Amino acid sequence: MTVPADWPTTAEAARAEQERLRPLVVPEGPEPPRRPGTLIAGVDVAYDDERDVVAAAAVLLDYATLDVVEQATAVGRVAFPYLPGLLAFRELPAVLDALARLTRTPDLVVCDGYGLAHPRRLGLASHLGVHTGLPTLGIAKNPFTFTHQPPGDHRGAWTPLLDGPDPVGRALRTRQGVKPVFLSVGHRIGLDEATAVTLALTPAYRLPETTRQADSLCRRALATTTPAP
DNA sequence: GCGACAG
DNA sequence: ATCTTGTCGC
Repeated sequence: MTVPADWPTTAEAARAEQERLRPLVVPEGPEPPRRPGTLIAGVDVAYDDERDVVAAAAVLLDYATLDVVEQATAVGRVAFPYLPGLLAFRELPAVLDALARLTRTPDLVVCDGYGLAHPRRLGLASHLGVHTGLPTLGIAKNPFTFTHQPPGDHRGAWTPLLDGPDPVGRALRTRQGVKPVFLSVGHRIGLDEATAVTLALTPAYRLPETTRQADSLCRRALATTTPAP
């Protein structure tokens, strides 16, 4: 894994970079990418802060069957500390490397975290979208600093995720009686489409198959990694 | 000033 | 994210 030479080192530089990237995000998109053969990518990252090692995984799923059709990983050094609001600077170098190792281009990339739902409207999924030019979507497990009313108990029920008065995403119930997931648009996709995709990716579990597969893969990659000589 | 805070 | 065993329930 190679961290770009100009990658931000400080929180101040990272925030400045976000200001530069924000106008480039396209938080809406055309209709569903549901033609036969549509490929959905899932990405995730695991850490071993003791050894300063990071492992990223990118998996490609067939949107119709949810079968994994390709996998790739990337291992390297941690590029940035975890700071709420700056997660992208920690995860992106490894994620971009893993994605680049796929032989096919996904129609959509699903991230573990947020997109528009971000203090400065530029979460991990937004960054990834701008860097790759691909449609991206963020699906998080926690409401972060945002508020919401509990959605109805049935699968498919949702309520707005709010940053003060601003709707920034949705709390979506993917399994009846189970805590919702929190989604927001990244790049080149709209919220309704993001909701439909999320439901399509959760036929059996609360979390989408993309993140389940990517999570499993990056953990295996991290466990398998031997300290560099 | 202090605590909260995606992963 | 990560540290971590058993345990309640379908």
